[in-house]
Amino acid sequence: MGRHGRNKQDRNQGAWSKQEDQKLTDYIRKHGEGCWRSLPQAAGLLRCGKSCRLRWINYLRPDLKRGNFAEDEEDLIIKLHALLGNRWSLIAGRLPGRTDNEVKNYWNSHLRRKLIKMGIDPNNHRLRQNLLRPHNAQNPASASSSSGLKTQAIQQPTKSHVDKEQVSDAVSCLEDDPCALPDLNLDLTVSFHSPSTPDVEGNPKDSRPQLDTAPSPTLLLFQ
DNA sequence: AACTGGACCAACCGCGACACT
DNA sequence: AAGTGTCGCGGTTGGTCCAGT
Repeated sequence: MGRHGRNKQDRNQGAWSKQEDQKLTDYIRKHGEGCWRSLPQAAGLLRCGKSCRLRWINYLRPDLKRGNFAEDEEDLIIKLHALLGNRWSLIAGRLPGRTDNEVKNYWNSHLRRKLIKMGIDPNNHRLRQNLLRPHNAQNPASASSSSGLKTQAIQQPTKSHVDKEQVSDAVSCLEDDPCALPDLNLDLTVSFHSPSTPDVEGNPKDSRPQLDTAPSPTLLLFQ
């Protein structure tokens, strides 16, 4: 199992008990987050640090919102996903009180299906051509009108080709616009670096393998 | 009432990147 | 510069719940 291998004999696994939650919460309240490696022993937990971190971030953190996603949150996730791809932590970062895991699960269980139902490919947020009726095939932007949603064409970024500065700037534009929510009449036009442009932050996550083959397709977003 | 399949969600796993030595 | 430890992220899995039959 490699570096993260666990010894199942002396490690709890599976669902967390209330006592474990309490121990973890108490410890973090006292000592703060961080040092996940040594936390379990210090807190008296038979878990690996990774598991503790996950439990805290996804479930125990006091600022978590929990509960159903609001419609504007849904819309924002869809837009951000179109912008960022499966970069759940970045998307969750724009949704106060939501975790990447929560957003990811919600996407996979609700939003993906929703888009598919609407005839939109959830991977690239484009209308699936085979679902277009002949009369609107030339004007894809009108194809989703049956859902009551309008579509908007923007430049589709390639996955992993969005550095945090750009994301921040782009999304900040959304937030700066007082009209952006709840109507979410958002203009997500973003400029992207050319491949030769160095990353502003040198952020490692942004140097992941890139899907540069996408020829800046038209992207469909809801309004 | 019992069974079944799908949906949902918490948790786990593997990998990549950074920090430190 | 190379090796090692730690952390964070995204993908996947498995258990539970619930609606439909």
